[in-house]
Amino acid sequence: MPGEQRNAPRTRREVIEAAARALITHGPAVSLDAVAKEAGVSKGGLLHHFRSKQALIVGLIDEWFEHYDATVARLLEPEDTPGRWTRAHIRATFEPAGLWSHPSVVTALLGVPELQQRLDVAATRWRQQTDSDGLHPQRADLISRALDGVTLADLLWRDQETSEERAQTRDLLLKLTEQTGPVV
Amino acid sequence: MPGEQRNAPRTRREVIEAAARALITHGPAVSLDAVAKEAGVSKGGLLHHFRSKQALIVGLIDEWFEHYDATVARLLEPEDTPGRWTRAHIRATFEPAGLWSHPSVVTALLGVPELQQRLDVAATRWRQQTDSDGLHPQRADLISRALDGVTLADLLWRDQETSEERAQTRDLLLKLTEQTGPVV
DNA sequence: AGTAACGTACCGTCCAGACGGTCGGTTAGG
DNA sequence: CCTAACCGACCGTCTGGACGGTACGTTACT
Repeated sequence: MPGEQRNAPRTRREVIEAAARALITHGPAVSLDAVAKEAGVSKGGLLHHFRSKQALIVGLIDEWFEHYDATVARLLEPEDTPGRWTRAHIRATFEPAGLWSHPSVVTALLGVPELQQRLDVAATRWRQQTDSDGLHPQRADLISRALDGVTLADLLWRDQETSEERAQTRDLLLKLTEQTGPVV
Repeated sequence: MPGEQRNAPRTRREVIEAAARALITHGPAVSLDAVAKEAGVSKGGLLHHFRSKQALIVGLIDEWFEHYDATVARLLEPEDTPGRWTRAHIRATFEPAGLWSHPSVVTALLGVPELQQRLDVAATRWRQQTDSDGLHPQRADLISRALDGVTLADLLWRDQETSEERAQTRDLLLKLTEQTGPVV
């Protein structure tokens, strides 16, 4: 069975996903033991791929950013109209949340210093995408903040909101990208 | 010296503030020892006021909500005009951040299960305040999300934003409360 | 008023257990 | 046969919190 054979990148990915699952079930302070068990690998094997617990969490962070950027790219409209980057970010934010956007996972990520640097890099990239997007800066800023708020609400008030309310918020934000002047 | 004498509520408050300071300096996983030292109390004394580490964090959470609500009340306009509750929340969100809104502190709070319940209660209260505030629901929702986003940005991108940009965002949100129809 | 009795605030020590990480060994692949 | 993937036992450290004790404040009774 070829899938069972040794395969470093595959094992790496499986460990990362197992870490996310273990974080959700065991809380933000999971032991490496629990993660290893969840991944079907020994603790030594886990530490072969990630030299420390921090390294493992950083792996999770990188995976998360990769996934988000891929989602934005996938949702980008082909025609080059004003606000297309912003709209892609809006759609990406409202995509069904994966394993990553769970409170326990986020808590674990927050505990690691490297997060700040990755966030800065990502923020700069995202800002570049939306800055030359043809929207009024004030408008772009309002939408960005609202998107951050949606993300936070997903974390803090899960399932407090119906899918209709969600869709309404998304449509409002999308509509806001169809005008280019100042909001007020 | 009367201030030095035994005084349970005073000690309790001092321990809570010390916990916040210790969280900031020692990170989200401070030991009770460190908190006790910071508060100028023995570990045994600390555990007399808070029966467990969780109980201490819950104390922090309650203090935080109390403080926020007091701030909103302080910033409430006397005249009963449409959008006054929303404006108070906007001003409260943009108040200079205290000890509480530090990443390490928030990370610690996120780790405790009781947070969810307190958040639900607070969210309901805040929703009641803004629901009968005379603004169009869509408008109120947009502003709420943007405020959440500002809070998140404070945590993740501290000092990435100039005070002018901050003020502009605040003024935009305040202006949005001065119309009562739908946004688009 | 004096004091005994009692409850509460606070102290300092101790320990069981958990956890991160190391290391020598073993197996598979090229 | 050599390197990389992987195992599993082991160790040193740290921490939460239990516990037995002390000192202070307050009430009750004389």
